[in-house]
Amino acid sequence: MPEKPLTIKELVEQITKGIQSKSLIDSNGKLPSEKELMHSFSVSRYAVRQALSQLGERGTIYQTHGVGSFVRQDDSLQASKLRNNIGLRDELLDVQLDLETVTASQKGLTAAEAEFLPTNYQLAPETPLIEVIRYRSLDGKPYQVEKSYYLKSLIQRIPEQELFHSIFAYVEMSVGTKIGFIDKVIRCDLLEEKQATFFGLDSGDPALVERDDTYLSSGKLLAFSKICYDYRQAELYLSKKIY
Amino acid sequence: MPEKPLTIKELVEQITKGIQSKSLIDSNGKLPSEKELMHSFSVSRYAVRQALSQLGERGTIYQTHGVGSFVRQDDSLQASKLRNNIGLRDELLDVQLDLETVTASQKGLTAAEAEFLPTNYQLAPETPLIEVIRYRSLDGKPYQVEKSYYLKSLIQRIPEQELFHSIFAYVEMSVGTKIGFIDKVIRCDLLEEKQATFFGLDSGDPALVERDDTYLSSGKLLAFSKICYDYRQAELYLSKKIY
DNA sequence: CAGTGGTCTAGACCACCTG
DNA sequence: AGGTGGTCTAGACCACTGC
Repeated sequence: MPEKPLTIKELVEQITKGIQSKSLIDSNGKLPSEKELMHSFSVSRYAVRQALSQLGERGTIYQTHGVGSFVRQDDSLQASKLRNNIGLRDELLDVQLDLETVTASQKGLTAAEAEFLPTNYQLAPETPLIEVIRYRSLDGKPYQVEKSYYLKSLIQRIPEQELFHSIFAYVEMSVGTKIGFIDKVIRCDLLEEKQATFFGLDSGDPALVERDDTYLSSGKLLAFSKICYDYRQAELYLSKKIY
Repeated sequence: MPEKPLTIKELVEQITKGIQSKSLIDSNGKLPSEKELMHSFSVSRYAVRQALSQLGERGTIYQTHGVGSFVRQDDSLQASKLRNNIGLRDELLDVQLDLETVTASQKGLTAAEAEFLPTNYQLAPETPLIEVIRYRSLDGKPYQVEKSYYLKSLIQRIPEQELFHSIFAYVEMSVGTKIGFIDKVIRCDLLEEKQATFFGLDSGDPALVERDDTYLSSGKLLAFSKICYDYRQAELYLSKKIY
């Protein structure tokens, strides 16, 4: 009885599991060759290469021409880091985080009343938005303050309980479209009063600030946000492949 | 007489040029379909998709299923930003930067004497390194202080004049291997005396700090560095595709 | 419905590294 | 020389979007 072939997404999951359980790698962190992966998962080389390419973009593995595919990073060192604060889907599952929303509130307003606007996108002043403010702790310690604006044209209201979970996951389900890409601008700034007291710091102390613009895969802007981190705890980690 | 077909890399360049000159896009920023690109560049669909995929990773374009490929971002807004401080190859050419090295020095030492070590890599204490310190200005204003350690096993010495240009480009040429990926850790810290005076700030003021570990495409560690930015000027921009 | 991008197959040849 | 990943071809069918 022929099995239904794995999709590329499932293949990525399978390989990731095999890496985590070390069942797929040898003692040097070497993965099987593409040919072997084709046969053991019963997929085409195209599927294998797409999957390995995605794992490469994530920084999970790298491939060396004429040699093979290798796993990167010692998990022991990575475990304590915020590997990629995307906050959605599989990537967050790699590292178990205890990111808890302590306080959350929402209200409606227009773009003209927003504290900031998208970095790279023209928005009419009368555009209706939902403003969400969340105070969040990591492992019980105050960690970030997030202010986000969602386009009301895409999401009319956010159920209260969802404010304490992944809003993106809720929106993806609700509008039936996946998130396609996120533009990030990272800078360093001075803390304001409110955030400072939450972190137990003084206003004027440094803060790591991240501005995100989140787009659906259709190219439509979904939300834009500003996340302010306790600079003593926050480290943004990313891996970049060079072509 | 048949032309030699374009490589994927050349195709990426051609499409990028066509986008910049606006000769390849319509008034809505829409690119030709993959089929049309195949014919106009005389390449296979595979090559077209690889090229568009790389442009997608860079955040230059996005593709929407059933609709088409579109260019992202208004150049006008991007021009003033540090789009991606990779410091090598084509990406830096997108944005014209006047990043000038003001002071540079190098000396040899061992890993045990280094101020910091790679984030994600075990290095024997006796490993010989070259330490490079550079003070750099952007458009004439003090902008960053960089301290880098290069593995002496890969690069014996760096000619003085190269210190004022792209060291990575020199190393790539010298060892004949390309850079494969860079791990980055970004955080916010307090300025030390030396950097502070260069920026015209006080010690204890905030600083945006970037730790880079640079690997060759063979997976070998090439260098690790710490870049300290004037927080009033620096913004790190990145675009992240979600799968 | 037609046209788009997304997935997939089954090959082929090339470029690179190691023994 | 043999095995690896990198490039490439020429198809096929599916899934999605828009009219």
